[in-house]
Amino acid sequence: MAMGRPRQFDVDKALDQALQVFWRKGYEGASMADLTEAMGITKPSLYAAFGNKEELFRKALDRYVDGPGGYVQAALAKPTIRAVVEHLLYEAADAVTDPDHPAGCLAVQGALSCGDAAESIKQELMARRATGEDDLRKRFERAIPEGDLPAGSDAADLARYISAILQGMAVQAAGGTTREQLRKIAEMTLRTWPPPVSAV
Amino acid sequence: MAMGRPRQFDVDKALDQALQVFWRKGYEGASMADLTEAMGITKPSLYAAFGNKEELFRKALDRYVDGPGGYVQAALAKPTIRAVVEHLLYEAADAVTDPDHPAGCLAVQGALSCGDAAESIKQELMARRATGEDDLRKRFERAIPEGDLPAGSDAADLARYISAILQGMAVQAAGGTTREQLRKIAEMTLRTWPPPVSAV
DNA sequence: TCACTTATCTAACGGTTGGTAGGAAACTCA
DNA sequence: TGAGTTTCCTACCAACCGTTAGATAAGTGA
Repeated sequence: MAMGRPRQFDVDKALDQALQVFWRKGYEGASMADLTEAMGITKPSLYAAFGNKEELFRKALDRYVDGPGGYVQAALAKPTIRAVVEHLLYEAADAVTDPDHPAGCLAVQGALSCGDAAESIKQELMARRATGEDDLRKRFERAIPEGDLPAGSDAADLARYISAILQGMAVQAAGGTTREQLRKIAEMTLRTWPPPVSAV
Repeated sequence: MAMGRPRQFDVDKALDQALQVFWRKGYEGASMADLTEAMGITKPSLYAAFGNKEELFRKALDRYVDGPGGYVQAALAKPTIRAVVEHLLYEAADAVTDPDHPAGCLAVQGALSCGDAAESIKQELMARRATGEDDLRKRFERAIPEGDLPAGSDAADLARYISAILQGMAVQAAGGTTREQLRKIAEMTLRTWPPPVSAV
């Protein structure tokens, strides 16, 4: 097997560099010149290995979800709802302020609003955020009959509430808010979790 | 006075159109062609009237803060902290889902992350968000000796908490969350407001 | 060694970006 | 009417955008 000239760079390492650039500059703001420079390869090599800019972003996004964004899936596997929400909030506070990565969350700041050319990437990120929220909703839904959330809780509302706080923390981090400050937001959220079921 | 050929377009109306485009596509994603088309003027007219793209954005941003974003300052003037927070949350839910405007908040999605050319715009938006948060902090600070917030409350923490939720709602709106759904987030936040002072 | 395959590079592609020169048009004032 | 002032539009600029053609280099299998 393995015919032809062997690749002279590590695809995964290059992808990690691309991820860093997309994370910091967003899909639109990251130029091919930025990307190739960070990845240490030339443009034809990039196109041969990754397709085009859009495919490269999607691959970097997959890597993000499995790597720095992996805490979301990990949190969902916790045994109790309190543990799920606790991990979600605290791990998010850490993840969006990790000094080894750009501040914030790729799924939020990758293409929150953009020109026509990036529209499909924006849609992809919207879909990913929606999926994460839906996973959380399902986890909450399962907890209600188990008695792990108050009877009468609306799983979808609670999932949106937590998602909004996580996304707000990401925006805060992009604005320079520190890890300690974000942890206090997590703490305040947990101090009143779950919000009491509406009397209506 | 008023010498020379009179301007054939309404500067404020043109600025409103520019605002719409920036709001929907972000600073980077909005091209001069997008802008001139929406504003109904040619490029030289735009440059003569507004300077350049960056100045145009700043003027559109001012108009945003005084117009669709005016609810923030209005909320701060409410007599009690509960009224301040109530108005902030509910007016935000309405503002970021106003059918007459793009979904979301210009101060969040105008340039959350971007390329080098837009860096100063990103900084400007960060500063604006920080200022809004600081205004809220001051309002909270004033309320503590008045007994309108529990003794021992940390005004800065509370301001960050509310700001994060508002920004999270903006991201949610950009993702298609409806007004009714956002109002439930506001409701849940208020049901547990203010979060009890930490026992630490 | 020679054919085949794949990766590498330089150099360029057409299109779009933000921004302008230069002249015609439309107004005020004398 | 004519000088002065400002806006208008057409056409253009250099620089950059994402993308690729085409030649060369480096490996495998026979």
